[in-house]
Amino acid sequence: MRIGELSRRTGASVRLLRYYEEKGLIGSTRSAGGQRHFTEDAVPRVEFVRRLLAAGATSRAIAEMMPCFDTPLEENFDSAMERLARERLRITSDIEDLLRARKALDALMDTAREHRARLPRNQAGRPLDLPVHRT
Amino acid sequence: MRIGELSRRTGASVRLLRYYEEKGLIGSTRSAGGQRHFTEDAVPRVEFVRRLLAAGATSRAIAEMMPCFDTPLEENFDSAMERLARERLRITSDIEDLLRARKALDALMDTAREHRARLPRNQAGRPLDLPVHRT
DNA sequence: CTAAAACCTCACATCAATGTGAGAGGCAAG
DNA sequence: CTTGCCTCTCACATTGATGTGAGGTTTTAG
Repeated sequence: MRIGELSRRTGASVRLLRYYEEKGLIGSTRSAGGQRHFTEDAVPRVEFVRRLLAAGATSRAIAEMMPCFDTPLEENFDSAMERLARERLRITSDIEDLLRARKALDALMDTAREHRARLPRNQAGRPLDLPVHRT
Repeated sequence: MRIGELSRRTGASVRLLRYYEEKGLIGSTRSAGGQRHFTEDAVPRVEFVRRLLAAGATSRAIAEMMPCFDTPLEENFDSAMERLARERLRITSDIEDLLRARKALDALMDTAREHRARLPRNQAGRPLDLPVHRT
C-alpha cells in the first residue's frame, strides 16, 4: 500500500510516517517513481511505534529495538533485547513518578478542602460539596 | 533566603528557579537592589512543582492550580480545584498509556524469545538463557 | 492524453523545559 | 573602598515530535 492508505489505517499523518521511516522505525520499498510502498506488517508496526512514543520512548530507542522485531537473527538481537529491557525499566520508573505526582495532587486537594471547610461560608451560601473523585 | 541557597536546597538550577518564578509557579519578594528573596515555604513548593513537571504537567497547568496552594480564598479557588482534578485525570490516563506500552514490550520480548528458541544454536553455542525480568 | 489526486523533497515553524554566555550591578568581609 | 561571590536581565541555543507550505513529479481515473 502507499503512504496515504497507511496513514488512513493507522491514524498517523503522512508527515509522521515519513518521519518514522527516516528514523528507521518502519521500512518501505520504493516504486520506480520513488514512492514508498508498505506491506501489511507496517500497520501493526506503526501502532507499536506510536504506543511507545506515546509512552515517552525516544525514536532512537525504538529504532534500537527494531532488530528484535524483524530480524530474529544473531546480529543486534542481544543489544535490541537489552534496549527493550532498558525501556521497560524507564517506563516502570515513569509510572512511579506519575503515582507520586498523583499522590501529591491528592494531598493538596485534601488540605485545600480542609482549609475551605474552615472558611466562612462563600457568598453564594451554597453547601461545600466539592467533588471527590478517585480513579 | 536568596536564589542560590534555594537552588542548593532544592536541586533546581538557579536558571530554573527564575523560570519558575517568571511562570508564576513560585513567588518572591525583591530586595532594594532587585535580588529575589524566598521564604522557607519555597522549598516544599519547588519540590511540588518539580514533581508535577516530572509527571508531565505543563507549567501553565501548575500555575493555574497555585491559587489552591496559597490562597484558600474564594477567587480562583474553584477553578484551581478544577484544574487540579483535570491534571489528576491526565496523569491517570498517562499511567494507562504506560501500562499498555509496557504490555506491548512484554509481548514483543516474549515472541522474540520464542523466535530465538526455534533458531539454530548461536555461534558461541551457549545456552539460550535470556534474562526475564518483571517488575 | 489530460486533469486530478497522491506523492516527493526541502526547509522552516512550534512548544516547553532547560542550558549558556555576556555584560552589569549588589552585597558582605577584609 | 575593594575584592570576590552572588545575582540581575537579555537573549540566543537545544532537543524531539510534529505541523505547514512551496514547488515539482508520479500515478490513476476518465
